[in-house]
Amino acid sequence: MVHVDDKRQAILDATLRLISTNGFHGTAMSRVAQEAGVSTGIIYHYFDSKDALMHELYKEIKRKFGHMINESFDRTRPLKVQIRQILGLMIRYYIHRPLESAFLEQYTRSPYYSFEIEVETSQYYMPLLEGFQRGQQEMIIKDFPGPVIHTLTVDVATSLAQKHVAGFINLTDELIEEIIDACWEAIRQ
Amino acid sequence: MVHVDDKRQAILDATLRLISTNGFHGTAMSRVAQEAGVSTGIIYHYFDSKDALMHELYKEIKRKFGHMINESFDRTRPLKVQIRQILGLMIRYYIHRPLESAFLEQYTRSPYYSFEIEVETSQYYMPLLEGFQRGQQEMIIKDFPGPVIHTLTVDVATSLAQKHVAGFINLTDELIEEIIDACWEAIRQ
Amino acid sequence: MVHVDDKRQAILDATLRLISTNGFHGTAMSRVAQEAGVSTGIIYHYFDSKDALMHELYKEIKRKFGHMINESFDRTRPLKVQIRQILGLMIRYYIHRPLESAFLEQYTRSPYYSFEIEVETSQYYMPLLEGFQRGQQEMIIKDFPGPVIHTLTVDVATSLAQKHVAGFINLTDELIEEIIDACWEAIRQ
Amino acid sequence: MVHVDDKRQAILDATLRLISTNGFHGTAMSRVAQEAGVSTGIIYHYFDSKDALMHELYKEIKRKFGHMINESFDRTRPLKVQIRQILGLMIRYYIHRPLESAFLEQYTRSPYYSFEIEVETSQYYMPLLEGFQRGQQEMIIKDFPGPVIHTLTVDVATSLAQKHVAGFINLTDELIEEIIDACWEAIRQ
DNA sequence: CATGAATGAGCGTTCATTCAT
DNA sequence: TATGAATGAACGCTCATTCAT
Repeated sequence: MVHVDDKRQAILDATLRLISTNGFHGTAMSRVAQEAGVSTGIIYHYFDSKDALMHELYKEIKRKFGHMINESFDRTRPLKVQIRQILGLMIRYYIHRPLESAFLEQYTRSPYYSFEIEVETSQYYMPLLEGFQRGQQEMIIKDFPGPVIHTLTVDVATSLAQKHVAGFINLTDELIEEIIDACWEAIRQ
Repeated sequence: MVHVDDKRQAILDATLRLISTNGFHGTAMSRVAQEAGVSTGIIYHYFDSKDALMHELYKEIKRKFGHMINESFDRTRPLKVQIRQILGLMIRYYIHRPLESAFLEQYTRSPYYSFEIEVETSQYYMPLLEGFQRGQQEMIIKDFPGPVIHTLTVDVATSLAQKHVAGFINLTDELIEEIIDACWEAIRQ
Repeated sequence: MVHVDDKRQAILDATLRLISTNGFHGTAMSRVAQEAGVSTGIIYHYFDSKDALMHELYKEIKRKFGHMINESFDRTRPLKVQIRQILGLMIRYYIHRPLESAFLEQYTRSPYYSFEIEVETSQYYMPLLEGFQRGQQEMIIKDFPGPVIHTLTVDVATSLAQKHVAGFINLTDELIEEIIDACWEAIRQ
Repeated sequence: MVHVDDKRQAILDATLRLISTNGFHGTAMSRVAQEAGVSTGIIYHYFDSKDALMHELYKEIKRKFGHMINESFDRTRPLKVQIRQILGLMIRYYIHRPLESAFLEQYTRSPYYSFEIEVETSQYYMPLLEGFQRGQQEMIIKDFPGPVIHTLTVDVATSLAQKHVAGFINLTDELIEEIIDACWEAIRQ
């Protein structure tokens, strides 16, 4: 069983590595197999199709991200501090995970992405969403629809992480702090 | 000559329509030809390859966007007003051009996108970049690297336009004004 | 031993069910295993290959058919009556066994089928063949080569059974009797 | 245009040759292309899919057969003579076209075959069907449903042609005449 | 300039068969 | 005996690109 999960994980890892560099179209299943050190056929034992593999990978990344957020919450601090903390965690999380970041950027802008998949994965980072909602109830942050808040925070974080990785910018700790400030200013009331 | 440009433009238009719906991978050159009402072969008279066609389309969209920005600048107004104006123009521009918006989202997140292409196209919206730079010199907006400013403004605009088009949000005039405020708060000093 | 034969039989039964519906190509070994409630691997304990499985199934069906014929012979009746009896038995046998009938139709028309396999299986319905031969010796039926007689009787029976099963015709008892007459007229001297 | 049809025909011819020897499953599209002296891709320019290619081939064969029947009818002769003529024409036609015969045997017994395709192709040999119908109206041949008549004549003819080609029997002119007699006895009233 | 038939490498996927357990 | 994960060759099919016309 351990071995089984190992192989499944190896496929997901290989996919992540290849997609982030070559994109969906540029990543053949045979290359995934090669990179994962398995045969082509076995991928279809763990995943129904290439599409399903992509969906699973997306969910996996979202799940891990949500888990990190969930673990890092310091619920004893004031909400404002919490939200600023989250912003920082997000940006740093994705900066340190350039592959995940590149994948998300592509996936969420591709025809793969759908409302259904988003609803399904949103459970993974409920605490984050709830944090924003409580912020809105307490009139600390603006009364924007969820997707707008998402764009001004999560999307900004992944985008910047990508640009950092691609060498467009160099996100120093200092700069990150300033970006957190900027995001906070954008959404705070 | 006019006829030639017509055909070239028809190909670009057809590509835009198809890509925004089906993505790069989902858009065959033969489909582009069909949609444009031309033969497959002639596409290769106007464009070197599928990749080149994509690059040209990207440049075309950027050029038009830059032209619009350039035209809309009211240089007699204070810089702060100008910048807020630009933010509004951008968001509205992309909301009214869902196809272009969808294309940009995909293109700039794909392996097609490169530093070189960005440098090449940046000339088209120099006034926009110069506006930001002057804002930074006059210490009106934050001293962020260009790509960070870009993320907090242009990328936010295209992303929101996409979500609006996809039905995730409904960008009313009122909400757009509030988003302009938010972006301004993010970058202002 | 009983258990072993059970499993072997379960595999043959599952194969028959699947082939008659989906054809050779449409029937994967893994589906056979699933349908039979066994593992994929064990099939290769009982049968050398997919081809061998098909051959065995063919032989099995022929053997059972031959056994039925053998049992049903009323050797006290005149030969003419016997032969007409056989014709009726055959047609009714296959009508009531649409799966076997469908399999035979496909198998005997496919590249699987060979002279060798026919020689090997002909032993199973020797009484039938001998009945025809005696009929020829007694100049009751025509002096056709075996395969011609076979076509005019057995093949006609399986074909009609198939068409009945597929809904092309409705073989009532009355119609069956008339078809027996027809076949008899074809081969009788 | 001539060249186009040449290529289409070359593909159909190659398919016929390969299918009759190797069966549907044993005939890869790449082999068809090779045998026809064309590239793999071009097959899909003329036919939608492998299935479509098979259907077209079936229709082609039926059309030619129907054409031959149509040409050979001597409508001045008595119906009985006509029908016996037809039986002979059929058997001889298929004996001299072992490839077509082998293909038909496989096709009509495979999952490809459907009621719809039969209805569609039956137009090609209407004179044959009408001949049988008139025979029934004039009470010359038995009042069997169409498919039964078909089994006792057309199917018998293709089956025997196949057995002749496969070497199971040797259909001499004399034997063919006797088989025509047999078929006639089967269906005559 | 323009066509669209033609190419063939490469894709996603399947499946008969094997073998470590 | 029995399992089912694993293999990898082979399949049907697509499509960017070329080129004779």
